[in-house]
Amino acid sequence: MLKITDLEMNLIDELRWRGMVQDIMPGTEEQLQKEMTSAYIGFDPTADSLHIGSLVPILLLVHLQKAGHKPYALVGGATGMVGDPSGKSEERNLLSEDILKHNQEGVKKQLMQYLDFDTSKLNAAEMVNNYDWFKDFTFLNFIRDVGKHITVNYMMSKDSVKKRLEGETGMSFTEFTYQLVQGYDFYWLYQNKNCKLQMGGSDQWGNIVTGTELIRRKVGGEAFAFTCPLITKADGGKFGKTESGNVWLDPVRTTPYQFYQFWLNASDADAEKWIKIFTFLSKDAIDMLIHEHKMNPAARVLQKTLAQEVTKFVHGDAALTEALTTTEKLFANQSAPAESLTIEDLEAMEGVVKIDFAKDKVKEGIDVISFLAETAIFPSKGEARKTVQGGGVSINRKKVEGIDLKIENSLLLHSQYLLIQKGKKNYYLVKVI
RNA sequence: GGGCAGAUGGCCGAGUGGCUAAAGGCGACAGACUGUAAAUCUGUUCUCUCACGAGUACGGAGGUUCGAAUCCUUCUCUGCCCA
Repeated sequence: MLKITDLEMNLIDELRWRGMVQDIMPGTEEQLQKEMTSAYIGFDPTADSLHIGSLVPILLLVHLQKAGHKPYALVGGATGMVGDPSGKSEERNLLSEDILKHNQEGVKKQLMQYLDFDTSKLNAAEMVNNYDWFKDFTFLNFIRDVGKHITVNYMMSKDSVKKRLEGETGMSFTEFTYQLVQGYDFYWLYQNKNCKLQMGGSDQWGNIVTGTELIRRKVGGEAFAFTCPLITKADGGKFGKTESGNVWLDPVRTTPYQFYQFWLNASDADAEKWIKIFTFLSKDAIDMLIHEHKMNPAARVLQKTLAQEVTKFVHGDAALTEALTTTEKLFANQSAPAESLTIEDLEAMEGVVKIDFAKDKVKEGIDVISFLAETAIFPSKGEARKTVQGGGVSINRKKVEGIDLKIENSLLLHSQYLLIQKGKKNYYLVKVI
């Protein structure tokens, strides 16, 4: 494993070479040089777990803290009730209060893991919830105290608003108001926590600037901002999606093995960009890895290092080791017959989807299609049949040649297991009991 | 309040009475190639079914017709214009 950078770099320079600075407000760098600065990023509780899209803002806060500044993680209990129109082409559905509350707790718990909340430190991280200052703020007071300072003309010139006004879906007053709500967050933190900087994804730029504007007009204060580019894939696809959906930070939703696999499967172009953003490796270390990778791309050092570093950061050493072990078992000797895997090997495959199946059915023999459907590896017999006919299923590393195959005792590994592959990369371990 | 335009499969978008489970594109999944990349090529892509087939579907409801995504009525929603 490579050493973490110990270079004492200025935060913005550090983030710049990593490709993590998109827009920056004049004076931000000077402010960060001048004194310990409090900065915040908001996380909307749209689900009870964060996914890897939120990893970038988390990393921004971590970098900030490493550079000696004080991070605030804001959970959007209030903003989550409104819905951010940024980057959305359509009106969002409102979440119920119960769900929001539940989600806030989940998100909070996860954020706790990544930042240093040790209160004995001067720059200890803090968690705030904007619901706390919005819950007793009446509508009338809001439009008098906040709305009065910002013109509609100003609000309409924002990209997120403009796009929707030009588009054909329109926009509700609720979402239109969002930037004021978020803007007020910044103002509140500025006034109460001396928070002078807001960061976020580049889609947040408009909202953030409304905040600095509000601070300027209401109290003549100066606040700063910078944003990080949104993560993209070289092929234009959505970042953070796999066949099975979102990649979550919650190990129950996305196991560390699956998490590791996600990063390992990055394309060359993406790996080069992502390793700068998602790991703390130094510039020298990364340059070396990139060079090494170009010499011998087949070794995929970039992907491997990236996957290891991020998995370690998110799930810890133990989980990384398990992910590596499982990966090794499944992919290292792909040509080796499945019979060469020991019972221990099979049992130790943490993170692979494990399924129990009734012994009797195998004893009597069951056709593959029913088997694949009943184990829920495929949602229906129709799907199973289509994929099998297309050559997309292997059992014990042998391609299933036709739909007339019978699953029976003779196929079992160690008279108990079946290793099923859907496609090349999706493994399922079926245990007969 | 008045006028106009529109609503089609995950998305975009064609289709204006039977040949339409609905062209084409994108996305997604799978195969070949490879490095568990990328690019490319091939197949699949409403649901259920071993299959023959069955069911559901072109914003909602009703109607015309042997037969409707396509025609009529009405409702809902969206956009644009006028007040």
